[in-house]
Amino acid sequence: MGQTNPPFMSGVPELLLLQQLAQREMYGYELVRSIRLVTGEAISLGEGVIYPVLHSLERNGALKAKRKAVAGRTRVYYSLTAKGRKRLQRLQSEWQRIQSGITAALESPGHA
Amino acid sequence: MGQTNPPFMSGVPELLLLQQLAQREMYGYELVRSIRLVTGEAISLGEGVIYPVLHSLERNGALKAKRKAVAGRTRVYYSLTAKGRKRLQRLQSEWQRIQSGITAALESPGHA
DNA sequence: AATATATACCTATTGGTTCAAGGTATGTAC
DNA sequence: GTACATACCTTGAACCAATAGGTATATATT
Repeated sequence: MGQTNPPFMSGVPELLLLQQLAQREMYGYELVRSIRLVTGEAISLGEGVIYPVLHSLERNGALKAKRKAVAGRTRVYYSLTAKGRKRLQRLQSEWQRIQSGITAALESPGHA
Repeated sequence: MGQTNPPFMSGVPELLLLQQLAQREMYGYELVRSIRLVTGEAISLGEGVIYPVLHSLERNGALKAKRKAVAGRTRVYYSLTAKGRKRLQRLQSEWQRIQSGITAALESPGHA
């Protein structure tokens, strides 16, 4: 009954995160800075967003985690699985779709 | 205290709506179809989204409403005020900013 | 004449995402 | 030894949008 679809623009944090991990394995704290960087400060996702997404993606089998001790500190490195790569592709094309839709709407005849 | 910023991608429904009304005055039910059309079906906002946004924008002075009776039925036509046009511009550049940020992240070195 | 569908307005409730804030712990710089 | 950066994590609230419902009139269908 009360079954609600996710808002049409959700999943962008997940998209950015997967995209970063597609480049190379990274750990959570690193992702926070990395995403802020590659988006040119346009998007800044806090740890409160990153960590839960990482955990849920791992539970889902889209990511695999690997603990590494570096300088006496523990880091959890994440990398994509095959499932994760597929998920990234799906999110990419979804984003492409809505991004194009909005662009079309903004360009329409508004420039007159 | 518990002051939370709006989610970074919100306000897109409002943006699309204002953009449509910048072309010509329209009524709510019309906007629902119009937005679905101009976005190439990519985005479909229901009446439950449109009407509340219209009302809040009117309360805010960004829109002005005008009732018209057409074929025995009442329509409420909305058009932009100066404040609404300013708001549209702000939302446009905000969108541009995050859109560019995401594009940059997706293009970054991912093409290797 | 009755029923269904499209127009046209509206609201309340849910539900999912994100945000801010805090909480722990170790290493390094002053 | 105090402060700051690193590195992990969770809880709570806030917010937006999606579904679903609710009213009413006109038109098309049977």
